[in-house]
Order: sequence, then C-alpha cells, then structure tokens
Amino acid sequence: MVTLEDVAKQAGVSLATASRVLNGSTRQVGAALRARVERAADELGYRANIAAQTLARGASNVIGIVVHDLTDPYFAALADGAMRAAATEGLLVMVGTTHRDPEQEIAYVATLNAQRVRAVLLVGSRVADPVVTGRLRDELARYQAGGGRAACVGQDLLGVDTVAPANREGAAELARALAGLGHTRFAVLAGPPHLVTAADRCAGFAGALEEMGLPAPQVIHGPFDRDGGYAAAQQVGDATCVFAVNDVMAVGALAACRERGVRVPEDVSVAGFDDIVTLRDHVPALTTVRLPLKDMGARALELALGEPGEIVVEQVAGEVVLRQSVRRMTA
Amino acid sequence: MVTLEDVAKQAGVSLATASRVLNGSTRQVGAALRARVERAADELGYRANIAAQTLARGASNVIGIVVHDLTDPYFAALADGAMRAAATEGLLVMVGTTHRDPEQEIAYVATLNAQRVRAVLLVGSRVADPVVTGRLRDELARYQAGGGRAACVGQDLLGVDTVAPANREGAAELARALAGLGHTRFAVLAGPPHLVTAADRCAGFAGALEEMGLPAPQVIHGPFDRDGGYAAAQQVGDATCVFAVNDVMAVGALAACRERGVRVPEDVSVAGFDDIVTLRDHVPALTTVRLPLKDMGARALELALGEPGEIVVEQVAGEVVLRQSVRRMTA
DNA sequence: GCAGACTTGGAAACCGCTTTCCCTGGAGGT
DNA sequence: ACCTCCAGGGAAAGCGGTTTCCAAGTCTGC
Repeated sequence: MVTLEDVAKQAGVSLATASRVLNGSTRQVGAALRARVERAADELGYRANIAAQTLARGASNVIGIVVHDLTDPYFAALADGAMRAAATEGLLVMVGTTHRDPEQEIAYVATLNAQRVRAVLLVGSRVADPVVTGRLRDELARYQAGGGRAACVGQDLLGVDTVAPANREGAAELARALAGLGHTRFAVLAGPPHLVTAADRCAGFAGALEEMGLPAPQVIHGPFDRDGGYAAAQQVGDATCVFAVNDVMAVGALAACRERGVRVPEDVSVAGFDDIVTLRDHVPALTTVRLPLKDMGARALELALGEPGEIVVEQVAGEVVLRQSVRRMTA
Repeated sequence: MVTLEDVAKQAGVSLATASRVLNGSTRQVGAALRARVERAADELGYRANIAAQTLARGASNVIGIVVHDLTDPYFAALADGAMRAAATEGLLVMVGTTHRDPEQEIAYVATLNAQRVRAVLLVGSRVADPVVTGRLRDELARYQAGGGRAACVGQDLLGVDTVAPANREGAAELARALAGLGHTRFAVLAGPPHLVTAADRCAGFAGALEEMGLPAPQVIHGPFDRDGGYAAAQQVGDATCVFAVNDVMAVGALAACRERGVRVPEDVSVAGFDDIVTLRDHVPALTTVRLPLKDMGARALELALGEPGEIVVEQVAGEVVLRQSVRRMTA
C-alpha cells in the first residue's frame, strides 16, 4: 500500500507538505510543490488511509444508521432519505439491520461508538420494555459522552433528538374519516403489544372511536410485518372495516382477503398507515395515513448533525389519504 | 473519550496487558490482572477506538456494498443477503447508493479503498461503456493491489469474482414458455440500451423467438425502473405479450395497463424478471424468472472473502415461474 | 533600506492501539 | 540444587496520517 510518505519522498517534499496538498488543509502550498505532489500521488496511485486520518483528526466522516429491516419499504425509504442527506454532506454511511432484535440495536450502538462515527441514527419503533430501553439509553449516553451525536426516528424515549410521527393523531384522524364513511364495526390488526408505534396507532384509533361513541374495535395482535397482517386478517370477525397499523401488514391483509374470496372494499374496507411507495401499484389502492418518509430520514440526519444544544423533538403529522380500499357504507 | 491508557492506568497495568485482555490476543493474561482490567474497562465505559485498531492491525472489519438504489426491492434483497452473511462473519457494512450513476460507483470504490475495507461488493448491472468500465476496473485493481478483495453481482466485466445471473438463458427460457402458450406477437420493455443486464435479457428473449421462427418483438427502450416500465408500456403496439426486463418495470407496466383499461392477462399478457419479493402481493400475480436474490448477495460476499486465487465466475440460473399475468392463447 | 507582517516549507509530537522484544520469576527435569 | 524453559508482564516501536511550532523567505509600508 502506498503511503503519504512514499508520495512525499517521490515528490521530494516533506510529509507535512504532502499532507497539506492532498488532504484539504487550511494552509496554502506553493503551486510548484503542489503540482509535484499531485503528480507523485497520481503516479503512485495514492489513496489516503482513512483510519489513520480518523485517528489523527479525532473525527470520522462516517455516520451509522440502524434499521430493523432493509427489505421493508418503510425502512428502505427512511434509510434512503437519510443516506441522500448524508451524501450531500460528504458523509459515508454504515448500515446495520437488527431484524427487530433490540439487543442487536444496543450492540450496534456500541460498535458504531467504537468506530467513532460522527452520528448515529436509530430508525424504528421503540419497544415498551423499560429495561432494554434503559440499556439502549445508557449505551447512547456513553456514545454521546464521547462526543457522538445521535437522533432517532420513532418515539422520544431515548433522550436524543427525535423525529416523531404523530401516530396517535394520525390513527385518530383515520378513524374519524372511516367513521365518516359510515363504518361502525372495526377491527385493528394491532401488531405486537410491546411495540410503541403499533400500540400508539392502535390506541389513537380506538380512542377516536370511543370519542365518537362507537363500539370498541376488535383488536388482533401479531407480528408487525406482512405475514403478521396476513395471519391477523384471518381472525377478523364481523367488522366492516379493518385498520392495519402499518401498510405492509395491510398488504398482507389484502392478500388474505383475496385468497378467501373476501372482496375489498365491497365486503370489507381496509386501511393501513405510512403510505409506503410500493402502495401505488397495489389493487385496490390502499387507504392510509401518509408520512413523508424520505424527508423524515433526511431530517433525522440533520438533527443529529446539528448543534448539540437542547434536545429537539419534531412531530411529523400524517395525512389521511382515502383510496379505493375503503367504501362508503350505504344505508 | 476514555482510552486504553486510561483503563491500564486505572487497573495499574501496562498498556500491553490491557490491550491483550480487552482486544483478543493470542497471549494469555493472568486471571487476577485480567479481572482488574475488565473491571476498570467496565467502570470507565471503555470502547476501543476502531480507527486506531484498524491502523495498528492493518486490517479492518468492515466491508463495503455498492448498490444502485436501496428502495428498489431487487437491490434491497441482494444487499440484505450480503448483509446477513456479513453479520455472521462479524463484519460491519458500509452501504453506498449510486442512483445509477457510474461515476458514483467509481468514487465509492475509491472511498472504500481509502477506508481500507476488507472487501467491496459491487451489486448491479454494468454499463456497456468501455471507458467508464475501464476506469472502474482501474480503481478496483488499485484497491486489490493494496490487498483489498472484491466481488460483483452482475456481469463478469470487472476481472473480479462474480455472481452472474443467467440473463440470456433465463429470458430465452421465458420466451419459449410464453411461445408455448401460443403467443406470437411480443413486445419487450427493454430498459436502457447500454445496461448490460437489460441488453442481455432483451437479446436472450429476442434470440429465442428467432430460433422458434417467430417474428421479432417490438423493442421499447427506457429507464430501468418502475416509471420506465410505466412509460414504455404506453408505446406497446399490437403485441399479445409484453416482457419487461425486470419486475419493477413490469409492475409499472401493469399500472399503465390498469389505467388504460387494458386487462391483464385477458387483453395482454405481462412477464417480468427477478421475482422480487413484493410480487406476491400484486394482482394479477406476475409471471417472471426467479433469481435467488438473497443467496446471490450472500454468495457474492463469500466469494469476496474467499481465497484470492483464480477468479471465480458463478452462473446462477433463473427459473421461469408462470403466474396469472399470462394466459394461454386459444384458437 | 529596514522593521514587521505574511507566507510557505519542514521537523517532530501526537492520535490510540498492536505487537515485538526483552525481562523476570517460577515450574519442571535430572 | 542447578539449569533450562516457559508463561506472563512491560517498554517501546511502529501503523499513517495531522498539526503545532519554528525557521526562513517574501512582501509591505515608511
């Protein structure tokens, strides 16, 4: 591997000069020497050793993003938003996937801390377990104590800057919209009880129904993914409208309906949450609550990179989007 | 930031001993000292500085993956497969997205080289431009000259280990299957002419038709993504069967058909390529050529990490999967 | 023409860790 | 008892850069 010293030697200058020429410094270098160094670097095929740079500078140019599952369009959109923002800042991205294991999440924070990444983004719902959340907080605090910056997309439970989707309000609004279509008997494919995002959406939805004096919905718990929605849909009773707490679950539910010959929206209305980009190619088009996922990812990165002052929690409102998967109840 | 020296001091041992205890070494350390060091590290909240470790060891534990677009399920699946494999090896992953800009790809290789990552995975089709391919080759060669390992998923054009989907053969087989259903007038949504994957699939398809004595298909070029498929579908003439060279394009084409009231498969049959996981929730279910994407990603990582000997090129066969989006021509 | 302010180049300390090499003390062999 | 070995501990030399601190010009302005 060719080192800076090799370049300096070949160019007949000192290490310091070579460094100043090749790796952005505030100091000027004369045109003649600069050219010599650049030529030498080029001839030798020099590539700076970032590990050495990071060590010497005490700061790296990589950020870490931790998501649950990259193949889930929800996380992919969030991660993509953050990555684009990172790219414009000239930052590299390390991505970790936890596959929904909170231990993995903690381990990643520790690892990213060891890497001395500039910032860590935690994307995805928190779990309700105070013990595991506490440990994650500790690990984050340790990282921040060393000068690291962190932000999260999800709930404000970690003591870091947060982009928080308005899950309760969005779900409540959706409930009102659906009730406005004349539905009264609801089922909620509620995801896992301990997932805060899922619980909030479920609670917001149920709360709005109660406020309107409607009967409580049938609540069916299960995994937070496509197959979880598929399975939960099998257990729906006599509801005329099914709310899946996220879009991928709703997509699973639609599949279940299709297989059982239940027509959507004629026999049952279905709604989701998130407005993942793949929805536009589904039939029937899914009613949902739109979240600006890419922007949220990008915003989280901005927050993480911003000044370390007060902890910022940014609420992001969802927008109810009515599509063909729900129908107005006649009579 | 607490350093190893702090830990050593607190434990009352030398730097060397602390290093041996905390960061796996072949040398043994006495139980008493070992315990002291571990306790000190714990109390202080020590996290090794990986940049320093990388520098000292001359080898890092991160790998780089370069994909075109993470929000495309095709790349997401490939990346996920590779990332899972990496995780089992205890490796961290840096992901770069090029958004289909070959320059970006080259730049990423340079950056990952600077990071001295253990291996680089290039995922995605090559472009036919020999100049840009040459520069990418050069950059890769430089990286490998420094001891780096690389592999690619796509075409064997880079002089590195490659996992190569059998695009021509898969498309040819698909053509035969579709012809077997009685179709004779075909259109191909062919993607960009310079993308090797797209061109190969198109050529394989057309070649098989010719072999069977069928008329040449209508070839419509355009972007390699969903919207490209959507747009290209508008230009289809009197074909009874449309082959989109990848699934996301096919999905776009289905959307176009839907909007224009063209029924699939009654009015026109549609087929794609890849069998991305999201297909299972599309109506009508899309006929395609299945590629084991996750395995391919994992395999590419294995190849990259394997012994540097001979260059390995692994062909991966595709399997034609007939689903509801195609129909048999009667009469 | 000269003091003082800028520039520009280089020597060397340092970033935090690994690892070689040397040293010591105690176990094992005879 | 004596010598050999070996295990375990520490000092110190890197790893490849960055940056501080000097020194030696190079310009200014008077």
